[in-house]
Amino acid sequence: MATQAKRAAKRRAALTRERILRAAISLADRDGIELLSMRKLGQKLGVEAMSLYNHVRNKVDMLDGMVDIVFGEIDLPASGVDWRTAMRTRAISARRALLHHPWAIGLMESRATPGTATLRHHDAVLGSLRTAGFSIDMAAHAYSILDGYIYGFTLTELTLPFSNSEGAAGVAEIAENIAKRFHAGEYPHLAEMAVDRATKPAYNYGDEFEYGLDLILNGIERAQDGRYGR
Amino acid sequence: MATQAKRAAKRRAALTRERILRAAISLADRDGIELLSMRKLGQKLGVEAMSLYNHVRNKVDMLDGMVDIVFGEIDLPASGVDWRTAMRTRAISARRALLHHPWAIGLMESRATPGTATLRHHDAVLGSLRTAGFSIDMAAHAYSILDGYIYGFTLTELTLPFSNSEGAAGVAEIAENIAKRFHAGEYPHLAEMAVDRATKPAYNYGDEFEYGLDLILNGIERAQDGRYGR
DNA sequence: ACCTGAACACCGTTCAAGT
DNA sequence: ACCTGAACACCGTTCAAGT
Repeated sequence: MATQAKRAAKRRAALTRERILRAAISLADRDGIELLSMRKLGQKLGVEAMSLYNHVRNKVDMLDGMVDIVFGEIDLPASGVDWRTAMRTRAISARRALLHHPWAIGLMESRATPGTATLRHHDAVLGSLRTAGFSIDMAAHAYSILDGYIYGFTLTELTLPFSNSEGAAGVAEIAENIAKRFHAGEYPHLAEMAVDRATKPAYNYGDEFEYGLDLILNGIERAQDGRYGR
Repeated sequence: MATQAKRAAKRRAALTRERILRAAISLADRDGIELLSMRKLGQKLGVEAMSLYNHVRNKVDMLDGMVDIVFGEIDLPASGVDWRTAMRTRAISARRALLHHPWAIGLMESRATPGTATLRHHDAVLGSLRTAGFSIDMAAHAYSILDGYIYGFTLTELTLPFSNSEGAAGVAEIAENIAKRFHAGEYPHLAEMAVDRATKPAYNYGDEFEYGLDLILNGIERAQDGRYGR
């Protein structure tokens, strides 16, 4: 037992699936998912790449695990609160998690083998809607619309030129470059939008998110109240 | 000129940027974007991988070009038609293009250097809304919501277990597998949803798309009419 | 049980050399 | 002007060998 402890101390820290996933996430957060390699990850953990395969089936399995951790970071819809508040809070929490882990956006809904946090999350969302009296069909509708919006909006937010949080100077610069490319009004409406954004330095894309979110929640509420249609 | 023609005939067909992009798209459609390599693409075109670099700056530039072609396949909003019809038609056309080119979804909004078809498309959408009397802010809201929904919904549609168009048997099988994983009601609402989907063999996710789309269009229309809020 | 070195079958891209 | 062969610096993963 003494020699065993000594040997354990010699290694920096025991390699575990959990430790590997955490390190992989922080590497992906910093450098992007396309720069995450098993070799670089091993290096960061002070170990050969091949050691990782003792704790992780392969890279896909590792990505599954990473995504499940991100799902775990999204607040579950609180029970005992009306569905609209629950959905609104969850949506904002999901967007925050995705902004922290941009590499995850395209991966969240594309896992062949979802983890336990993922399943728990989906179950809780459906549960919140069903408990509030939504039919199965209506719960499916609402979930589709909300998640579609959350993932799509955040993806766009992270990548669209005049939406990044690069500060006013950055936005203005980008808008100027875009404007230059529009030789003599070839894209007049894009140019107009770019100029408008450039002149509003404090433009906050988060407000845009909540505007759309509330619009969608209003629509769902109206449909749920049987006032669907116009 | 005779020898030149002979030499040209010897090669299968002149390598052009256009031909490269078309071949790359069909390869990505068939095998997925992660299996698209410059070497395989060269092979398909009967040429060494390195020849591609005479017509394409690098792989990122090639992806830019591929995405621009997909944008070109989306119907522009017709002019002379009310904005709601124009947006609805465009959304359905965009979804169809994305279903044909699933690899494109995560790439459409993330190009640092958008191509001409991309710019033309964005300009036409904004133009349709502005012409209909939308303020710049409201046009930005509407575009954010719609595109967020289109990309997010289609991403989910392509990857969620109980949404694929694998036929009834496939859906039932998947639902059964999911149900098995829920040891004794650990995820009751997910199980309920899976069973419900399995018993509706003709479940069509496209209907779900249009339901959400109309809900969003209703919301935008109401906001535009100054009847926003509840 | 866990870690490793060598190996295999791949990548994207550069560059000098060919025609 | 366009294509190529060889090379460089990488990948994920397997496997036998070590402890």
